[in-house]
Amino acid sequence: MNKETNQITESQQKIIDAAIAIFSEKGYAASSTSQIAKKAGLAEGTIFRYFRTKKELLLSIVGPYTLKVFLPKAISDFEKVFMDDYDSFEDFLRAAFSNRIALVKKNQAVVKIIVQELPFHPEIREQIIELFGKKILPLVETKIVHFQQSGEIIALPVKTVVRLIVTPLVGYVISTYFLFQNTEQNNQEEFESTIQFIVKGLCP
Amino acid sequence: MNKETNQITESQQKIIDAAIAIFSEKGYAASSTSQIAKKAGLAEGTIFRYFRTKKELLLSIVGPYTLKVFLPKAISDFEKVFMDDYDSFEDFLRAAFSNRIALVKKNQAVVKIIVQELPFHPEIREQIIELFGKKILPLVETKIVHFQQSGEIIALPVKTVVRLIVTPLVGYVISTYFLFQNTEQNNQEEFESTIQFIVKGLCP
Amino acid sequence: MNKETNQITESQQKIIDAAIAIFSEKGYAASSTSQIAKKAGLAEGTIFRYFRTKKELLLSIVGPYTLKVFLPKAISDFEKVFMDDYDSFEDFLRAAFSNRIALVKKNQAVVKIIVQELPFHPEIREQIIELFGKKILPLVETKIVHFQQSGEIIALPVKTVVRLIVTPLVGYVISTYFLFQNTEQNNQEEFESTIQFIVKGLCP
Amino acid sequence: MNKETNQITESQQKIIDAAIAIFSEKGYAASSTSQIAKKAGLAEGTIFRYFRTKKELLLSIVGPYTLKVFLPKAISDFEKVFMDDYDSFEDFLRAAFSNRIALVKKNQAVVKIIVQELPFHPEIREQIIELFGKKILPLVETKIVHFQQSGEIIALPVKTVVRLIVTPLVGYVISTYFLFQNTEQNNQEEFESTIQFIVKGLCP
DNA sequence: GATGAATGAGAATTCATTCAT
DNA sequence: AATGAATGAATTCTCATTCAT
Repeated sequence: MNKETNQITESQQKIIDAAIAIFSEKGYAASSTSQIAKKAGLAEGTIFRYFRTKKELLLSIVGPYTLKVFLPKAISDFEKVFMDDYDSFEDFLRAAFSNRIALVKKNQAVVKIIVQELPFHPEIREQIIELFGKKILPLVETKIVHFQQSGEIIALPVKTVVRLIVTPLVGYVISTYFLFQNTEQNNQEEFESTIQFIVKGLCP
Repeated sequence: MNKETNQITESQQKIIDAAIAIFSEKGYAASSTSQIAKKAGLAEGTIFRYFRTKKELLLSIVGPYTLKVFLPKAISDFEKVFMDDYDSFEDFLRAAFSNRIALVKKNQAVVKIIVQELPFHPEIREQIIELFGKKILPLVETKIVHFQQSGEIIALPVKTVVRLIVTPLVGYVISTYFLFQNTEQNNQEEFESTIQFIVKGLCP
Repeated sequence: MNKETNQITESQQKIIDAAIAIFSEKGYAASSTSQIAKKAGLAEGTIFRYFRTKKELLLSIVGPYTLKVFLPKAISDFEKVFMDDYDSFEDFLRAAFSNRIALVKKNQAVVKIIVQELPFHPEIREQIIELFGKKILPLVETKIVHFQQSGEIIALPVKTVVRLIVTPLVGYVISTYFLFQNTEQNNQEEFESTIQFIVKGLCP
Repeated sequence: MNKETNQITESQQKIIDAAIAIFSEKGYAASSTSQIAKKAGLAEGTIFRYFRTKKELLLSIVGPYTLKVFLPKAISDFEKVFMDDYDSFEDFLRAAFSNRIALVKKNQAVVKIIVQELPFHPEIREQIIELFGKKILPLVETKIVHFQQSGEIIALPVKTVVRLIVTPLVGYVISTYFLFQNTEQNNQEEFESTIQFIVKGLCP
């Protein structure tokens, strides 16, 4: 950190970028700090000036940095979506997820690291629970209850509804951005089909 | 392998069981062969009598062994489902997935290893593509086309339909068996909701 | 440790010998495990099969091993001295210290390590306090009180007497065995002078 | 050094003070220059503006600096003692050591460093031999010979007498200032006992 | 004068793998 | 078949030292 600006040094950024690339390619445990240093174009010792341990480097990627510095705009965008009054559940879905997906696309590598390391690092789990469980989930649940009361969607337990909404979209993202390389138009069609599928699946 | 019988030795089985437990807990790269030997109650060197390298041990779990020794019954069960003529798409879905889920449940650890190591080992990817892409997917696709022609489900691209069917079910399995510990009854209800959701989402 | 015999392996002994030589020459902190391995004629990794950390290697030299395996005979010899009834304080002193000194001489290197590392390792301090404070000192004090009551030595606080006895002898050992290389005869004369000095210094 | 005045800069003094504190606490080899810089409230690099290497910093503490800047008054005090004509050996001893001990007490940390590093650094040994062997020892020996000729103390080899005088006093200092925390009165009594012990031990 | 980022050699430690028994 | 001692390359991390600012 630069003392004056409390911002990230150029070197620090290089290290983080290199670490993201390598962690996401090989997995945290199979990545070595020497590979990261090489990719960052710095000496290995330099990494440890900024991150006391390899683990701290991992947590700086999936932890405070990502979730508080890189995500807040994302979150505020998301909150805006929830403030607006949408005419229909379908419109809401489209609005809520189209920018979410762009976000994931832009940060594929970080998302991949988070998903991959989640099972092995309680610290990451806590970060994610903190973020999703306490910040995003309540917003989503409120909205769902609203649509259930207006009779637009079926009266299942909220958690179930959330799951039924989220999983097809996650499946869409994985198949589109991680597994196959499709044309943009193709993706658009797939996205539409997925939205339609959810809406029909949840209508009363 | 025992040369005479071409079967698995007791020691070999101990090693594989220990490896499954440890790989699934810590991930392949973060597991050490000495931990495995310890858990198996064998000497460090013994592992290497049966598996030339640590990687070969991994591949024996997610590769031939699992997919040819442990899965064949599973596959034949599955094939039976596809032979039968079900009255409705809904009945088919229920039949096809209820035993699939039992399978996953019984082999949580192996499934976890496969999912976790998939991105890092081309060999595993090939195994899975071989199995799913060439054995299971064609079966599923045939059946889907059948239901599309009978007008029971919507006329989207087959791959899309497969995705829309599979992802909610995968989401169900993950949330039920990996994330939360629910009562059996609860699980049953969730499973039903998921089936209903898919059927409604795909009806024309 | 050899499981059967609970004894020290040949390799383990080589490591300990090499470590004693190098620790005593350069001091613990300035010694590297690679130097020790080299001197022991073993691979560096081998050290860590027997001693989980460098510190554990140090403690195995100055700790249980030395003080329970190597010293007990020494201690029992010492205790014998205290059981015997000596005619005079002077005879007692001579008997008590002549074999003590032989012991130090034989284990110069280990003694050097203990003295040098004492200030930096609480664990070593505890070992020494345990040994001297609880086993040897009480014996010595009893004997001193005995000679004070018989009027043979002056009635100072026991701790003070112990100090006045021990320090000239320690000084003798240091100057004789660590600082200067003298002839054996010379040493014998110096030892005699030291004993006489203590006896006269403590007579009433 | 300040070129003009050939005196020690404020920063330099801070570094030396910090180094004394840390070297004496952890030992030279186990101390890091960054800890010293931190304790001195200076940047890591600043140390190396004044001392080309870590070793040079050590030698500046136990070498010229201490022995020429901090000790000269001490030495001249000491020399004064030797100029004076004391009535008895006992008075001489008391006079010679009472201020010596005050000196050690005031510079516990430096003394501790010297004693601890003596075995590992020939340079320090040379400094000490230079100082004691060539400056102090001759003075002491002359005085001892004087008291031997006057028949006040026993006719042992001078080196032996020096050892018999010095070791109880060193033992007194160690036990009093390094091992145990006693009351000032207690210390005074112990000092007296030690002097008496030496005088009696050396009387013909 | 002072800084502190950067370095790279070297430290302790781990671990898959080999091999004599 | 099984062992487990031994290996040495690789890994994470430390630290004295340099140098541009």
